[in-house]
Formats: sequence, structure tokens, C-alpha cells
Amino acid sequence: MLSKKTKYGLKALAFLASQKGKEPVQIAEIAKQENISQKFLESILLSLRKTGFLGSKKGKGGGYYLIKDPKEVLMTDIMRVLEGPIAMVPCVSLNFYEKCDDCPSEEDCSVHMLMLKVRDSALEVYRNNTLADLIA
Amino acid sequence: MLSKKTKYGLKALAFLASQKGKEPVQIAEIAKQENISQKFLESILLSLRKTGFLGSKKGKGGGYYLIKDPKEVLMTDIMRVLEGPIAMVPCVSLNFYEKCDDCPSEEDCSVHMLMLKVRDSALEVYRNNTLADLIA
DNA sequence: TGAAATTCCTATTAAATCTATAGGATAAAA
DNA sequence: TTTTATCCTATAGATTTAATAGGAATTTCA
Repeated sequence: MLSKKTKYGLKALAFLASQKGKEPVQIAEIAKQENISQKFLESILLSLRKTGFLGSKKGKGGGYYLIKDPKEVLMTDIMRVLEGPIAMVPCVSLNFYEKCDDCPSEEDCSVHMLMLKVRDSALEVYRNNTLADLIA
Repeated sequence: MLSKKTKYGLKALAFLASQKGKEPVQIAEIAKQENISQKFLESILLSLRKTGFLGSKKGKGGGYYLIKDPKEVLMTDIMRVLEGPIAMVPCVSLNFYEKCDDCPSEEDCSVHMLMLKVRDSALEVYRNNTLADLIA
């Protein structure tokens, strides 16, 4: 299941992408428009800023804004920052690889191959969609 | 992420599918072979029996066995029983549909369409794989 | 210069879910 | 009647997620 953090993060990014100008949008406005707890959203936007997706400005007239053109932002990158690994098991993850402690061998693991296929199918979707596609 | 329950369940099913004969296999043996907590596995196998995947036999020489030919068991069915919805959000789930309380309209939801694509891509994998493919 | 607006940051609590264990009941076999 | 194994329910423990709290830092603007 998609975490609320990811869902809210996606909605916020989509909201910002749908704004015509590059004026900063305040947390409060996004939270209100998208039905999100403001404090929770605050922490999500903060992490999106720290990971290079958003810029911010303090004080009156401040808020958050997209740094890149939505067409240039791949869903793979967004998902990895918000949700974490795209793979369902660490042993088939490209960016978050970890060995399973209960498996003697990945070759012989019945779960491994299936999860590899699932990962690839998800990757294909995320690689072929950008932030711009969210608002189309 | 795949839950341990699902991972263990898949491994147990694959183990049973790899057995030549139809003799029941004891929980203890599966647990040992697959490095799974026996008590935890017990509850998983029980649920797989209740959902029609496994049969069981009590007493000496007892254990669990597959009811169907592994080639006839779709991964979609297994995953839904072990892991739950294949979709990442309830609003795009075929078998576990639920409306999102925070979304005024599914049509206008930026997350909805993307998650539909992800669901379809996962479904394609699960529909084209059976329990038999796990041990190939 | 100072008040208001807004993000920044850390910590903490609350809730939900997942993992694992406990302990006995039930049934079959020898 | 003893042994073996599943059946069943409850619950404890651990982890993760969701949400809140409260003030610090920065910017704007009168």
C-alpha cells in the first residue's frame, strides 16, 4: 500500500506543477486544497526540498515551488524519495539492495525471480511517466 | 514491501509444489528447510488451507499438501490471499475497492491514474505466472 | 526597527500493522 | 492410550506510519 506520505507528496507536487507561474505556494494553501493535515504536509514538503525537488522561500509571500520542469521529473525519482524502494523485496532493489537473511541463495529463491518481474514492470511505468503526466 | 507473511507463504507453497509425491509435509520440515519460525508458519499455512490452496492431515504422517496442480494456481490469487490488494491504493483495486476519503473525485485525482497503470503492470505479471513458475 | 508571516527543525505521541509466541484443543495413527 | 501433528484463539512485542507540538530562524514590510 502507498503510504499517506507518498500520496500527499504526489498530490502536493502535482498541485505545484499545475500552477502556471513560479510564485511560491504556501503550505497552508496546498493543505487546504488537497485535504491534507498541514503539519504533516509541512514535513513532507521539507523532505522534498532537501532532496532537490522543491525550493522554498520564507516570510510573507513565501512558500514552496518546483525547481525543475515537471516534464523533466521522472516518477522513479519521486517514488524513491517519498516511498522508498520500488522493489517489493530488498534483494531485487536497484537503489536499496540488501541481502535477505533468511535466504541461502538468491538464485534458488522462489520469490526472487517473481519479484524481479514485478519490479521491472513497475519500473517501466515509473520511467515512462513524469510529474507532468500526473496533471494531464 | 512484501510482508514476511507473504514471503514465507510463497516459499512454503513453492516448497510443497517442488515435492514430487502428494504426501503431506509437516510444518516443522518446511519451517526448517526455509528458515521460517515454525509457529508463524503454522498460522500462514492455516490461512492457506482455509482459502482453498492447501489440504491438511492430522496425526502421524500428517502435514500439508497442495490441493491443485501448481500450473493451475495463478499468482494473482495467491498474492491476494497472502498480501491483500495488488493495487497500491484502494481506489484502483479490483478486489478490494474503497473510495478515498480525502479525494473529492477519482477523475481529477493525480494519483489515481498513475496507480492504475502500476496496478495493471503488476496484474500482468501475476496473471502470467503460476505457482509452477516459482520453482522453474 | 519591530511585528507579522512563513518555513525550518527536532522531538514526541498516538495509532496501526506486522511478527512472533503461547498454550491448549482436536483429530488421526499406531 | 500414547504419540504425533494440525487447529484455534489470544496476546505480546516490535516496527512503522501518521500526526502533533512548540519554538527557532528568516524574510517582508510598514
